This record gives sequence, structure tokens and C-alpha cells, in this order.
Amino acid sequence: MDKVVPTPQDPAARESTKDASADPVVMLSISAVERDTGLSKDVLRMWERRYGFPQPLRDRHGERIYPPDQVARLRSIRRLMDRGHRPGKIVGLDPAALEALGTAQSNRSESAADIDDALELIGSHHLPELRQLFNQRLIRQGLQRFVLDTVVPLTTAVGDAWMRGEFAVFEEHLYTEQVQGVLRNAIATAQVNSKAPRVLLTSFPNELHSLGLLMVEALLVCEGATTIPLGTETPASEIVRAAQAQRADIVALSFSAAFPERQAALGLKTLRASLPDAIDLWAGGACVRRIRKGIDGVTQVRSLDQLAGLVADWRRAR
Amino acid sequence: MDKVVPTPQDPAARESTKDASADPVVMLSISAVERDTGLSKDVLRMWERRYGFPQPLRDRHGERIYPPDQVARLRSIRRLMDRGHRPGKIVGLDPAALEALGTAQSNRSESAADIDDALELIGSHHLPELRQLFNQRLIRQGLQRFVLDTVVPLTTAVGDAWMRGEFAVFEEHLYTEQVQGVLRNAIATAQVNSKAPRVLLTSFPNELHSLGLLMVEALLVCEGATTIPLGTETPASEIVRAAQAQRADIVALSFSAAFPERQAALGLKTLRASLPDAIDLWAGGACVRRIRKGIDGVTQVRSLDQLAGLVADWRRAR
DNA sequence: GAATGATATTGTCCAGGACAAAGATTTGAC
DNA sequence: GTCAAATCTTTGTCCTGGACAATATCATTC
Repeated sequence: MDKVVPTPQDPAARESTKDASADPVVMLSISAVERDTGLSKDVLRMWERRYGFPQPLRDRHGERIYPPDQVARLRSIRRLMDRGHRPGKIVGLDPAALEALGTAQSNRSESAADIDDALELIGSHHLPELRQLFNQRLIRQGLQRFVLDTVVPLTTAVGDAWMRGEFAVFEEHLYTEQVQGVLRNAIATAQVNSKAPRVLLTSFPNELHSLGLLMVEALLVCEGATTIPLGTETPASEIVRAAQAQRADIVALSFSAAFPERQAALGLKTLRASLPDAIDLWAGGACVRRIRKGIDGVTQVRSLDQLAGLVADWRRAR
Repeated sequence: MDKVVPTPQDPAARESTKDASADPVVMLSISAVERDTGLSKDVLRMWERRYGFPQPLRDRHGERIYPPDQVARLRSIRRLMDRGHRPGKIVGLDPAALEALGTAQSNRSESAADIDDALELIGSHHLPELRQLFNQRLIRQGLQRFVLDTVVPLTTAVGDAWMRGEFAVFEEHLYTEQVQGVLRNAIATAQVNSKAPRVLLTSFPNELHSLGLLMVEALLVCEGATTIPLGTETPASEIVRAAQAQRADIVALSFSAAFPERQAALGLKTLRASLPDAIDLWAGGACVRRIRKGIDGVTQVRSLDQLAGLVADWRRAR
């Protein structure tokens, strides 16, 4: 989603006209905050009621307006939740504590020199150089290692930097666009192996992070697979129809950490039931990693590293 | 947080019971409808209150559940609204009348043979052939004409077909992904002309249609411009920062038809004010076309055809 | 014919209650 | 000890109905 939140009345315009006591320009309306943080209006109001945070001011009409520091804190909270923290434990925490939690989890020490190089280029807005760096690494490492060793860690690093306020929104946008360009390009030029499977790629509704899907696609074409990207947010019934229409050998689904575990498990079970037996079902992403017990007939991809091996297994089985 | 979809659909049951009339499986919750139609929950409830449509049933907990025909009708209404119709006039109309309105506006007769060919390929799920068709046309027509004569009309045709229920959701997804792939690929291989401008490309928050932006980007690289895609949904303040950091010559914004006219005008005015004079500001998209009176210092792009000429003008001015 | 103002339409926001769904924890069985 | 079912807590979504801001449309004036 955005999430798909229709706000024909653009709050961006309202932001500037609000007369707040503090700098009115940077105060955000509730729908602006919904857009910026991904927390629904209902949730924002509920947290205020239950936890006492956020505590927006009110404009002259009694409507909530959020100062930027509260929005930043909400973003931090959101990001920690994506990593499995629960609201009750962290909504009350002050920014310093949140920061501590965030850095504690992201093994920053691990980040290699080349990751830092890329971060530096993003921060200094040297796009052509960034693209060049990507292409160099791509050629040197090959697509597979490029995805695993460069894109994956860099993406988390960018996310962390953004959470800490080191990157602006537009800097994250720039990064995402560039990576997408490089990956899509590499995917398009890859050769298809007729022995390799046809893989339908998508995610359940509410899974917005297309970059993850793109990474999977890249790794699959490395193995010669034919990929059929369906984009994000495909309802289950549509997945079944598409898989049959496309004569897919495998349906691969991606779940981000934010996706509720039980729903993922349930959705996978029912999808498995309605999908022909001949079609394999693979599931991956942070959410799936947490599901301990396997699901009958569903292959859990716990790490992107596994993908190559799984494709090899599939071939052997035919 | 992405809104959680409370639709644990059970396609297994769907297989067994062919009774679709009251099939609980295909009934959608209000948030599922929000996702499918792009109409917010508030709007859905409000229309029910004011116009008596939609008229969802209630599940055992008293929560709204929408049968598929009502969802389809909502989609039709939504699409007509995107074209400038007002809710009050069309929410009460029956499906046949909606259909009539829709076809009346979309000069279907215009659709050339090659558009129909492409539609046929999408409907029959022949992806490689579709891709091949695109690439053929791309080479024959060149990128510019490809975008203007093929992609633009085809995209509206696909949208219309979806509205009429001729295409499934996944079929639209397939189409979008394929076009994106072809366009991004063409863009990546284009040569940059050092005399041409650097153009920052994005849209205001709530503008989701990235395909439109991609078309503009393609047309710009045709003219040798350097494009800096920022993706969609960039807040105004971020646009200014990015334009300066990237030393852009031009900032180009895209607005879909759904975007409220006055807000577009207001947003453009304030953006113009906070942007250095040396940076041009271009605005395009269906919404901008409706703004009669020009905005000082803003170049209105009323049609994609104009882009090439505008770039030429820009060069001459330097 | 363009600016201005009045009127009608349409969408967003609010409050606070209710309760379903997800997660955590305990209990019971093998 | 491990798994699974049952229970309790937490957390998010949905509900109603009122208020009113934002937008479109129409009438009036210059």
C-alpha cells in the first residue's frame, strides 16, 4: 500500500495552510502521517488513546496535527515493529532508547567497505557513479553474488540509515530506483534455460515491497528459470488462475516481516489446497523464516542463498 | 502498518461448491474493497449512507461484506470518476448505464488493429509473444512513437477492459510488468546528450501510477535528457531538496486524473515558490490538462506529444 | 469573458465502544 | 522434553453518526 489509501484531498496542500502555533509548514495532518509512516489513522488514534503517544497538537478546527519529531519517532517505532517488536513495548520509549534498540539489532559492524562506499555515494547524490559501482560489481561478482552480497545488505543499511535520520526520504527513493533499474536490466538480458522451471512471482495483498520480489527474480533467472512477475498484492484466487493460465511449475510468494505469521500460514495452506499438485509452492521472506513448523506441500525458503539449490533440486526431480 | 486483510479466503471450498450466489468465499470485507477499488472505508460507508449504494450484507458479527457484483460496480464508478464524473450523478446508476457511459467516452473505434493484437495476447497469456510484439514495435517505431502510439492507447484499453470485467486483476498486473520491463530496458540503453537538461521526475504524494512516469521518462531520454527518477509519492519539501542536490535543470511532475485540480494548482504554486528560479517546473497528466489558466513559472504539458518540443525549446533558451 | 460570491456536493475527521485476530503463556498429553 | 490445545493479553479494525472542510457548480457582476 500504500497502500492504496485514496486521499483525493491532498494533505500536502493542507499542511502548508494549517495555522499551527509552531512552524505550520512542517506540521502534518493525520492522513499525511498515515502516508509517511504507514500507520493507519485508526492505529494512530488508538495509540494516542492507549499509550499516550503520539500526542499531536490540534489546529483551529480541532484536527490533529503532528510535529515532525513525533513523526520521526513514529517512523522509528514502525521500523522496529517490522523487525518483530511489539507496540506495547516500544511506543512508550524515548527516541534515544529506540535508537539503541535499532542499532543493537542491525549488526552494523558487519557492513563491509563496499557497502559504505555505496552509502557514501547515495548520501552525496552521485547517481552515475552509484550506477557504475553497481554495474562493476554486477560484472565482477555475477548477478547472484551481486544480489546476495551487495543488494541485500545495502538495502538494509539504507533502511537503517533512513531510520536514524541520516538519509532523507528522497535519498531512499533514489537508491530504490537505481537498484531497480540495474536489476531489471540484468533480468531482461538473462538467458532462459528450457529445462528450468517457470516460476510465477508475487505476494499476497498488502505486501508492498517490490524490491524483495525483484531480488528473487534476479536470483531465479541466474538459474535459467523463466520468471512471470505478477507485481505485488495479488489476491489468492487470482494467483491460482494466473498459475494455471501461465502453466507455471512453481508459484513463489514473498512475505515481509510485517506480515502476520498466522495469516501467512493460513493463506499458504489454502493456496496449496487450491493449487494443482503438479505446481510447487515456495514461500520466502522474513515472515516465513519465523514459521517453525513446516506446511505440507510448501517449500519454505529461509534464506535467499537457498534459491539456487532449490532450483537444482527441482530440475533433478523432473 | 499495512492494513491487514481479514480475508482468509478459502478457495478449497470454492472448488467443491459451485454455488456462487451466496458463496461466502468471494464476499469481500470493507478493507478488501478499499484495496480493490481504491475507495477509502470512509467513502464506502458514506456512499452507503447518502446514496444507498453499495449495500453490503453483514456477516455474523455485523461487519459489512460486499458481494462481487457490487465490487465490480464500484470499480466502474471509480473509473468513471477518474475521468471527471461526479459521484452523485453516477453512484445511483445501474451497471448497464455505467457501461454505456464508459464506452461512450472511450472512443473504442479508434483502437487500431495492433492494439487489439496486444489485447488478444494479454488475454490469452502469451507473455513472450507480447514482449516480442513490444520489442518489434519499439525497433520499428522508435521509442518515442512506441510510447505515444502503442503504450498510451494500450494502457487505457487495458484499463477499460478491466472495468468491463473482460480482464482479471492478474491480467492487468501481467501487462503492467511487461511494459515496465520493456520501457525500463529502453531507457537504460539510451544515450545521454550533454547539452540536454537534467530532469528530476516524480509525483506528489498519493500519485501511484508509476507507469505514467515511466512513459515520460522514456520520452525524455529520447531527447537525450538525463532523467533522475524519484519514484512516486515524494513530499514537496523533499522534491526541493532533491532538485538542489541533483542540480536538476527541470523538475517534472505527473498528476493523474484522480488528483484534485485545485490542489494540484496550489501545490505547484508553492513548489514553484520554494524552487530556485533557475530550475524549470513542468507539470503534466490528465489533471493538469483541466487547469485552464496557466500558473506563473510553470510549464503545463497538456499532451505527451509536446515533450520533445519542450526539450528543444529548453535547449534553445540556453 | 473573467473574477467574485453563494450554494450544493462530497470527502475527511472525530469520539468512543465493541470485538476479532494475533501473540504470549499456560496447561495437558505423549 | 516436545508438541499441541486452551487461555489470557495485546493490538488492530470496524462500527455509528455527527461535524465541517474542501471542492465543484452556478449565479452575478464588472
